[in-house]
Amino acid sequence: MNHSTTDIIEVAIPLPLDTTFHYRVPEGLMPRIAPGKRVLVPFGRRKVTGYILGFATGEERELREVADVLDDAPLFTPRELEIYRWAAAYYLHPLGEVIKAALPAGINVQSRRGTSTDGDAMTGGRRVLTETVYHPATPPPAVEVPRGKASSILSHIQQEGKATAAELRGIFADCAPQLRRLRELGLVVTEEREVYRDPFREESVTPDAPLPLNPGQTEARDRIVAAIDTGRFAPFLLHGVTGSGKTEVYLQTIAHLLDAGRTALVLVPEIALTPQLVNRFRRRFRCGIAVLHSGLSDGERYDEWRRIRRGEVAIVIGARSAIFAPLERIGMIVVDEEHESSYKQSEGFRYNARDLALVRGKMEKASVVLGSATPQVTTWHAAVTGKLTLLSLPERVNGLPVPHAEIIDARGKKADAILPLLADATAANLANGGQTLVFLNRRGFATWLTCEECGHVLRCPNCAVTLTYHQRKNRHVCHYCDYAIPAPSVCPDCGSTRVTHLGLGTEQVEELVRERFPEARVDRMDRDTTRGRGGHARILRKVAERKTDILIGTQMVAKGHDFPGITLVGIVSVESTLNIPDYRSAERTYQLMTQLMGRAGRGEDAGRVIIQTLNPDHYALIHAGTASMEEFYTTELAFRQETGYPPFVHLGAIYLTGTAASAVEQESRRLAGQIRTLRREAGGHVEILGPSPAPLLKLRGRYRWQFLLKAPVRSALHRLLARLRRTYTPPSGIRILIDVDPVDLM
DNA sequence: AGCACGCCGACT
DNA sequence: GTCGGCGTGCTC
Repeated sequence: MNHSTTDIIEVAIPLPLDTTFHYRVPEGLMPRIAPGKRVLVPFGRRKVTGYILGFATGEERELREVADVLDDAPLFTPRELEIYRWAAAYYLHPLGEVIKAALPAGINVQSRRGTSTDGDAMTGGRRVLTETVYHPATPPPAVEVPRGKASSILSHIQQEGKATAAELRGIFADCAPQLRRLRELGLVVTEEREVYRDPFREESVTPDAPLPLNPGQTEARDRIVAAIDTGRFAPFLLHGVTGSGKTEVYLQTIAHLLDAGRTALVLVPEIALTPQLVNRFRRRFRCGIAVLHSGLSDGERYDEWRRIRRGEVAIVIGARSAIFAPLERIGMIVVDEEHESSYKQSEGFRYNARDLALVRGKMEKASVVLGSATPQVTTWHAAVTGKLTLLSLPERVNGLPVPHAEIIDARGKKADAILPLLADATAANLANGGQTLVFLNRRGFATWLTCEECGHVLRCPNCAVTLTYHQRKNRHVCHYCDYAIPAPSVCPDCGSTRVTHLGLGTEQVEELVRERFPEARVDRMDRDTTRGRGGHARILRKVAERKTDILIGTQMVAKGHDFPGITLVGIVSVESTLNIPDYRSAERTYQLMTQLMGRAGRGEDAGRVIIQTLNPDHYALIHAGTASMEEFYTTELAFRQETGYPPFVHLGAIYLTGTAASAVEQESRRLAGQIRTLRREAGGHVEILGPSPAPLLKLRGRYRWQFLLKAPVRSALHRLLARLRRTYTPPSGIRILIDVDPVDLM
């Protein structure tokens, strides 16, 4: 027995402060103190919520006292604190804010200055919902039973043994007065029971059984199962083309680990994808399943979180923040579609759930399965160098081959949105009763200027992105920095007068398609047409019911949804993805093309894919088009090695932001000096790529100056960034953001 | 992040 | 003479 704990606790506070704080615990609160609970503590003139990290000793200074303990039970375990600490140190973010981000939203209380805090603050956070359950009194008191409705209600309760207020309301409609009467007479007794808001409770599902596996799936399942049985950390890349049955591998692996008394955490990139997947899990498993994503209300999310905390679920499915789910005995973490950029949080606490999955998996001695048809280039590299075990699912479960794409050279062609080959294919497909998917990556009417003679594309001199034509102003505008020039009539590069607008938006293409195929039923799916609840579902349902012949869409048609009747995919333009000045633009293009090709021919034939492009020789298109996956990764890795980009170097980003352009620019010079000094101290192994791609970007009304740092080893770069965080304080009005692990460099 | 302290311009 | 601008400094 150890009674040597002190009355001093260490507390993390969710404010942008890099230190933790110490408080004295008054004797009366001492029994309630435990690491993982929240406390209300005086902080300057106000009171704030803090998180108890543990006990501390030997503090010289006079300490202030804890005002209250806000929880009856700890919110996080020592093991969870370990991952919070790791994330705080790695992402250079205050521990208190990391903990706040890891816990369900809205449980924190803060008071203004002064001492009074209302009752809500004391109980801490979201309301726990309860329902009233009525039981018959045993033995029944010797009173006269009321007649009429009250009598029928009483006999119902006696018959059932118990009934909730909601059930009784369902049968007897308004029955509150009768129930009150019965209770007053002592004929029924009541009990308050906690209920969870369950977003899926109402839907019933029909159970299913494990599907037969093909040899690839069997091997993948067996190797993951074997790894789980060793009880050690084991990371995998599960590489499988669209339709190769990755989900079935997850399901059967999870079935195994549930039998062994362990649990599973499944991360998915998009909220829109969760219902489908959750239903598949609910059909298969009878254990508790919790769902965590940003589409839930704070109350629902809090309830799901409490079910996990109490050990009532064995499977958690959720978006990136679910990596912090309070699940214990984790046997496997799945990161589905691991290449998706939505795993990266790019505001506030900038973490990457895909990377944290590997860290948490290591801490929990779990298997981590990164699943993707088009993994990140860095992930692929990790797999081929043996840091991850590569598991491949080469075949589609329906046995159909992945189609090859026909690439059409659009250079020098009439500035026609849809070239004859694609138009003819569409007409033929329409005549055969097939559905056609027309993809282009630009909404609205926006276009850009290109020269038909030399292929020159009008770009922003600062940002290198293509300028967008705004018809009303007759100017070309940069969407990043607001640079604008009047529309030129000759090519600024070669002087040719054959300049033309290319890169039509979805709206224009829709118009063109309707003109060209007046008999076809045409629909459009982009951010404009899917706005609001159910927008997605409405369009997808029409496609599934074959009420749409031609679907025109952006990015979002490439992700996740099954379009079983699509037999032709026409890619009208890939240029906007290819032209993004980011070292990952080839990777992104390859991923997008591959996903789109996976959309074709899931029905009765293998389908046809046509890509029309100004870059017919680009390796990302050629390798995607011929499904030579390994060749793409090999080519891309060679290119990365040559140009010095990840995985061969590590990157970090530092952003200065402010509302005044001149102040940001001026401060960037001081910061550049500071970085150079730190770089010398660090031994010069960190290269400053300088502001890239643009010196000064304007984003949502704020100016941003961006430095990109490059280093051959991560530790040198991380050391520099950590020192910068400690030593550099920006002047007022300017904020500094450090991204240890930048994914989006734009 | 708040919230205070602190030192300079237009008002009862 | 004060009210209030936001610069800078601190919070166990």
